[in-house]
Amino acid sequence: MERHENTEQEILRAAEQEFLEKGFAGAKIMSIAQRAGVNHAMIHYYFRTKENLFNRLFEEKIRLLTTNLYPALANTEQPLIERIKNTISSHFDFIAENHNLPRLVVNEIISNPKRRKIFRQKIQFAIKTLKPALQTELDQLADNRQIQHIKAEDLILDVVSLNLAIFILFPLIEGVFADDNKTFLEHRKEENIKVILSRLNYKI
Amino acid sequence: MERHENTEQEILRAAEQEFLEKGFAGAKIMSIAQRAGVNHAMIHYYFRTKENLFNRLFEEKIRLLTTNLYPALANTEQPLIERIKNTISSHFDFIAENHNLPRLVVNEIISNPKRRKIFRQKIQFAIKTLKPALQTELDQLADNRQIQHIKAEDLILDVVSLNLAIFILFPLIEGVFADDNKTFLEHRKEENIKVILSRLNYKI
DNA sequence: ATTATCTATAGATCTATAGATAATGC
DNA sequence: ATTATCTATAGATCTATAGATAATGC
Repeated sequence: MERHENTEQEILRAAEQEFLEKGFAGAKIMSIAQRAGVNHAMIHYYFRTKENLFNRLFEEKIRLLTTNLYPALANTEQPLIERIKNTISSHFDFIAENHNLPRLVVNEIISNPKRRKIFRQKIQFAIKTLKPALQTELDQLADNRQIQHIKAEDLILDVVSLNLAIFILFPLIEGVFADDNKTFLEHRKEENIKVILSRLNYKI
Repeated sequence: MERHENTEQEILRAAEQEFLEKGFAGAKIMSIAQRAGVNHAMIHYYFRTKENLFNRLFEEKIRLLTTNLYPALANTEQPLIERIKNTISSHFDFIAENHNLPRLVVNEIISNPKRRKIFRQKIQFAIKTLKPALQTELDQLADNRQIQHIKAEDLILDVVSLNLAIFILFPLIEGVFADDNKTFLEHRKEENIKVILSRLNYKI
């Protein structure tokens, strides 16, 4: 009988890998057990069901996703343009560190109406917290002819779209546009910032 | 014994729906048979295996995806900016009509190395056909100070990212930003065009 | 005679649990 | 005594096929 210091943590770590790679349906209890180096019965002992284990991890990840956009934007000591730059950059870096997460979230939310409902409420809340102050600032700059007028939600969607898509596309285009992946992604991060600043019509 | 005029076509139609909704692993032979209104043994009779059936449909879809970007761009009678506008618009409309396709392609290509290799070759070929002429035109306009300098591959990725992401995000944000989905998507299409033209620094 | 459809079932794969066994803490 | 681990197995779900049966075309 093999004894681990922390079987529960090992299972969580292994399950996170497995679910991110293969999604809920594709992930197998046996495979998670193997990755964790424990008997598969242990997974049921600690988490009862596959769904329990998944939800535990999924909710934590959703929390990260929905709270990640504001911090860089909220630091009102810098001018808005600087904060937008930083937000794009840190959002890009966050997705880079969790490059399988967007695909997992989209897939599982589509195939599970309960998860979809919860997620949409969180998004709705995040937008409601973010939008009014941002829109006020954007309108102010637009009135001063410093930027072009834009709706806050369009700006948010433009940023999220550009940052998200490159990582969703990455497995399909890896090696097509550049030999070195790291250089390629760094370049794309700069390009995304450039695109957004151009949209705002801000002259660098 | 129920007799259909075209069992094979019914199966293909039903399988396309099922695979697009649930992916390869999530799709079930029994469920496809039910949608098609045929006995499940018929699916094996006509296509032998689930994988055969899937590949048949998948390859056709990939062909559509990789050939969809150029036609609007190739019509050299119009000025480049007009053609770029039209390309963004028709690319957007194509994804709108096949809104589940990008997710399916990404998922299946990630989980299947053989498909990944084939797909990457097709992308590589499509880019090679598209890029040189486009880059020449872009450089020309940039030299005339009509647009800002940009690499052809960055322009392509910007367009594809913006158009793709909104449909991948759609199930997550449906109803969050607007009540009417059709109006919302029309608005986003215009926004995407505006973003790209701003990036090119083209004054409308 | 050939082609299409149906029934029944084999066999693989997975999740989950019962019950036995070993380790740990008091 | 309680907690953790393992073995064995039930039971559900799926793909695939063999073999019987019905319809169609010559």
